[in-house]
Amino acid sequence: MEPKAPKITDVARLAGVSTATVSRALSKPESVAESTRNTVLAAAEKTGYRVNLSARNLRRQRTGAIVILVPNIGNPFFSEILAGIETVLSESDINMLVVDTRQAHMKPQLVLEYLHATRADGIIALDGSLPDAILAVASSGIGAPPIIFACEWTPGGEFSSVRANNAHGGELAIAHLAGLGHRIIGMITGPDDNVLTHARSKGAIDALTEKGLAMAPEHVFAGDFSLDAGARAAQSWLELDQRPSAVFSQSDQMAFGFISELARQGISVPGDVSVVGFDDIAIAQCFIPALTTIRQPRKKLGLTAARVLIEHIGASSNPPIETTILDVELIERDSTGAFAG
Amino acid sequence: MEPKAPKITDVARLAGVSTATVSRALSKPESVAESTRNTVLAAAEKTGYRVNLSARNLRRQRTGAIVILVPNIGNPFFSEILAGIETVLSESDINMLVVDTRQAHMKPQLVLEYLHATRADGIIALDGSLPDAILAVASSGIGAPPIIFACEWTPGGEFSSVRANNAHGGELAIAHLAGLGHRIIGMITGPDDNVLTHARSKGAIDALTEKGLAMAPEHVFAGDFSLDAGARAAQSWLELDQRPSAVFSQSDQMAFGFISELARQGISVPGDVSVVGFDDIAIAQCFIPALTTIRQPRKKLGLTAARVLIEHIGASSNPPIETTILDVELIERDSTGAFAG
DNA sequence: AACCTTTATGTAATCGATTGCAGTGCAGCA
DNA sequence: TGCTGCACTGCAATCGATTACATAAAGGTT
Repeated sequence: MEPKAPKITDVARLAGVSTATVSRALSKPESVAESTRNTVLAAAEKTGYRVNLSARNLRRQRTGAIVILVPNIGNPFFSEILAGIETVLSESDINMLVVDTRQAHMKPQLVLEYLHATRADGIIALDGSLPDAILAVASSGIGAPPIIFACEWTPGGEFSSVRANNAHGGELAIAHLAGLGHRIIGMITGPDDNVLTHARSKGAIDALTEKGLAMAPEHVFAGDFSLDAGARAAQSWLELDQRPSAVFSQSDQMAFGFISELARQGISVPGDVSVVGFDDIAIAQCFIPALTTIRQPRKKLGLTAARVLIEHIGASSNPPIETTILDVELIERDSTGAFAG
Repeated sequence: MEPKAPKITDVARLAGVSTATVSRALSKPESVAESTRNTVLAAAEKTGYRVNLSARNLRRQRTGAIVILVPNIGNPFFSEILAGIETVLSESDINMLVVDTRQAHMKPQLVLEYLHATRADGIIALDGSLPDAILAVASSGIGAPPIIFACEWTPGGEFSSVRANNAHGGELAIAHLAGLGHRIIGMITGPDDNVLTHARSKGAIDALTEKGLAMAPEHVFAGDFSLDAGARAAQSWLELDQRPSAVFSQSDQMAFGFISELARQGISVPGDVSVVGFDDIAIAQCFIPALTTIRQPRKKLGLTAARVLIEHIGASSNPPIETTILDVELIERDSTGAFAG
């Protein structure tokens, strides 16, 4: 009447062998005689047996899961990275435990829970700005599960990371605009304390310097990667006496907000101002005008991070810190045009 | 030398009590004398003890996780729903295990793994088109964990679900367009076998009928909710002799693809054709033109689904099938205008 | 034939926390 | 004083699978 979940002893009884043999037949098939194996598999099939993961994990001293720390799950930018991670994990029978760190910045205790080995065998952090207290614990000692940063990273460089060549992206953006004849170029940045902001800004400034150009402080609009920040930058741009004829936006979202707000005020892109984005999210090619942008290999970021982490988990000793940098590329579309005097 | 993770016996020894008392002090504090409790908590703090979840789950016969079946993690539409789910779960110390079902449609076996009670205490499916074989198992019997559909649902109605009032959304879209004077109205649909497609189409057709209008078969463009599908619909629209002066796109993404492709061909929105979308994703208000659309409460969908599921998990008996329908609303922006003759 | 390998399987300890049951001590009450 | 009841706490079984070690059988060697 009560259809309880069959356990390994049920299979063993039906197959007429010991539980040890059943366990082996299922996880190390080659260590068991073929005839026995067939009997066991048939019995397992017949009973509908599934291994109890809590029991297995307890015995094996692992959790079978890795946690992904995402700054904001609602942000579509991260979803493609998650997809990449998932692709790799689904082949390794490791589960993906997604945690949003937004409220966590309020409550470091809560995130700390997730960093302990009892929760996960490893961690992928998409959030470079985790509180120091958390990082200290994460990096402390042998018991802690391996952690790897994807996309963002920590300034100190104490952790392995997989990231895009952000500085080069900044260079490409500027080189493109300068190549079109623009001399006064503005920039919409990410948050002040963000490593991506720094890297992209540095690349941009370096490229300008190399061409003998500079960027006036009032042409740098402080943003935070969001649509709103782009719209705010547009307001600032409108109020300038000397307006840049081109703007490098450090995220596509901000570029959309920027262009959209300008359009509302009758300013056209690329007619009145050229705009380069960063990320190449899906909608970029359907925006009007289609957005010229720096493509980040987001899926590959996820794939690579997951692969590296799995390797680290497998390694017996403390693996070395490993930094992987992926190439970016400029995708030229319709939001940039030649400087028109 | 080897800093092994402290276990409950370590805490017990340090506090001078039994493991039973430690366990109780931590999980049912009121069942233990105050002085003892303090001693135990101090000892736990001192050793840095964290409960081993595999052991607890094994003993308690649960997994502490629920799985979310997402058709495509990379699709930003789902991310807000995930955010809603996460918000609720983070308060319940239940983990969120995200699984992409794309490759799963190839391999039902793989998804089946996740539906078993050994993996999760419950399931939220954002994918209404799971293979029947899977659903059969999921609904079969007492051992199976509760499952609830969010956003999409199954035609048979054998499962609880939380969804938006899609039919009403279709009605609102058509009413809006008809109110602007449009008489020949087209529609870009989702996949043929999708419940959302059916509901939205039905609402649209009903609203037309009520106004004495009809929709010609050649004005129905078969899509799949993607950007590309919208672009394809634009091609079809261009080839028509009699072109609809307004189009209801069953997703914002398709609306973007549609408008973008039309723009490329010199057709303007809303000048030459009005467009209403569905979803109100973030970018809709920044698109040019800003998109008139039907807003779905995506975050609330996630919140509600998670709450209902948690309730079901808590319930001892088989809970009744429960359908929650959330309101949608029309957000009027710039992609629709009065019929101009 | 005696002995050593190799292969296949079983026995039983183990992972770490939870919890039913039993015991202890103390207060209240007749 | 003796008894009952209550509040705490401890003992030990238990969750289900894995695996080190022991055992047994079969094959090979001299």
